[in-house]
Amino acid sequence: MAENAASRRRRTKDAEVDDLGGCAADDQFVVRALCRGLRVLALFNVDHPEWSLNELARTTKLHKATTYRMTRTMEAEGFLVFDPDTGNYHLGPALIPLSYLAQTQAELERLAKPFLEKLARESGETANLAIEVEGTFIMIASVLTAHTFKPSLPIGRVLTDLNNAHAKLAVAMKPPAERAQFLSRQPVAETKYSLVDRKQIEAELDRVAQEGVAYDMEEHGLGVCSVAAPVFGPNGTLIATISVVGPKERFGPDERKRATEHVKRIAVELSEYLGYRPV
Amino acid sequence: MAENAASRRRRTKDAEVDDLGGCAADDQFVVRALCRGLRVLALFNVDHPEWSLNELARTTKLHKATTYRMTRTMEAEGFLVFDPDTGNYHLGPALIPLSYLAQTQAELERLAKPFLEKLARESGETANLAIEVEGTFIMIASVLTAHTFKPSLPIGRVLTDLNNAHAKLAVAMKPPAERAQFLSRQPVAETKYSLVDRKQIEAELDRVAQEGVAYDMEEHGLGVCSVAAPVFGPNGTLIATISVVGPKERFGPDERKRATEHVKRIAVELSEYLGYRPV
DNA sequence: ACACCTGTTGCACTAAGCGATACAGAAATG
DNA sequence: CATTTCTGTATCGCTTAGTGCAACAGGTGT
Repeated sequence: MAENAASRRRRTKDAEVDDLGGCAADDQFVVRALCRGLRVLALFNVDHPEWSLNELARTTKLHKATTYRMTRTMEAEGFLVFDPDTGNYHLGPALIPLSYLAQTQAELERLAKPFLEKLARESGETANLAIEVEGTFIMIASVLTAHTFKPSLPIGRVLTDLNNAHAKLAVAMKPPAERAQFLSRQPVAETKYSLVDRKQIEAELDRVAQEGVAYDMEEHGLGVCSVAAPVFGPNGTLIATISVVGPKERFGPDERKRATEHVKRIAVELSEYLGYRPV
Repeated sequence: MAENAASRRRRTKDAEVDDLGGCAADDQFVVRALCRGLRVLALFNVDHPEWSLNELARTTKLHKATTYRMTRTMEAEGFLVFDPDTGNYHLGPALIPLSYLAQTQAELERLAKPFLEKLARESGETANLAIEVEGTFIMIASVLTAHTFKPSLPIGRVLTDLNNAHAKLAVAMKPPAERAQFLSRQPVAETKYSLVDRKQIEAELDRVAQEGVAYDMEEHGLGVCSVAAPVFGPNGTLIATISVVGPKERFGPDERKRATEHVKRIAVELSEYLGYRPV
């Protein structure tokens, strides 16, 4: 099944809008009309959920008549809905099923995979991705490397305490009320390095929130260290955390600094790939 | 702003796929290429999250070469991603921002509004829509009618107990564990008709779950009755509940039966509009 | 009354998208 | 191991289908 398709270009991110009618993104194998229509559609987001015809035409630099046909087509297909009261277009029902799929764990994992691979490759350590679901943190993807010392955290592993970089990071970024809720749980001392003092933990979370990076220095398991950075969604909410895990032997000050830079950079790249636009 | 656009067709649901290449859904103002592309895109959903080129071509009855160009275009625009390992296409990152928007309260409200209006018109009573958020039920849309007796439940009103049709319905459809969690809350007797006996409540919920309709016979407020029916999303999960509210004078056996039929029918229509496909 | 917004059409030109056909590599067939 | 049959990819004329222009219609504001 892989066939010669395996030789397919795995696009990085070149894609920069070329103003004039041309849509020849990278191949000549693009159908212009579809391309233009999709560009119109892609303008809709939480920050700008409704558009008038002229707005669309103006910002896409397409002819008004052309844009009109696009919107009518998308309307006919249920991708857009025209609101006669306001004269604006909104997303239509056809996008609901797609949105349910897009927000699936599996889809996030798929989209994130290449970035995890890159992270693992560049850092030389295991890369992980975790999401929060109802107050717990679940490892949903992991990419190992050549010198993986041990399988660290298995996929599907549920993290309920704060002895790991993923949970620390996510909890640190929450509003005070929710953070307090987490802190009300009894801390578990998994290793002798685990933080148990409430004050100490709070200080650590403050540091994490400020720096935007969380560390796990053998707090979850002896000899195991990690760094985690946040992945944001289109509306700026935290949708996942990614980390690099390694043995303490390869987590000295210098290596730790390098790992931190790697994780942070990839987290930003992934966030942007997923539609996050920093303010 | 409303202008002549106000005279725009408010489509009902005619849209039936016309097999042959033609995409002339209802106007001549459709761009065929875009239309076809969207139809390809719309095939992706939770039940069938990945498609191969030939699958797409086959089920859309488009030429393989055409489909190829479509997928390549959508890939270039980030709407699809080709996985070289499996040889299948998946949804791409461009859909993430859209999906975040599509799952907004505001968008649901927009899409549901016409249905609520229809429900209010046909039943002659006030129509409401509520969603659940973290264990409570919030009224997010309401359409009044000529003989609205009083403003019933205001928009934004939070319902925490089971003395209303929305909460009853939603709780009744939950798995036993979650239902039990709700039942552990102390019941509040808002009126003399409120159910307070645990056994009685359970029996009522069982009935609701079986019939797929919940009633509120003056349990929340004296003289106020209502019927609620469930709205399902693409993956079959409950995403909202809609209801009809009226004074007890207009809620005799016959009227109640008619109202029930109205609510149920509109609930089904809205569910299907939102992508729910009944098994 | 005007100018200036909207969204909506009709029409003629031509490039853009189409389908047939062919090809390469992988996998399943025997 | 040859055969068949999948898969995705590429080429190339034909003609249709999509485009841009320019005009139109109804609303708003001044």
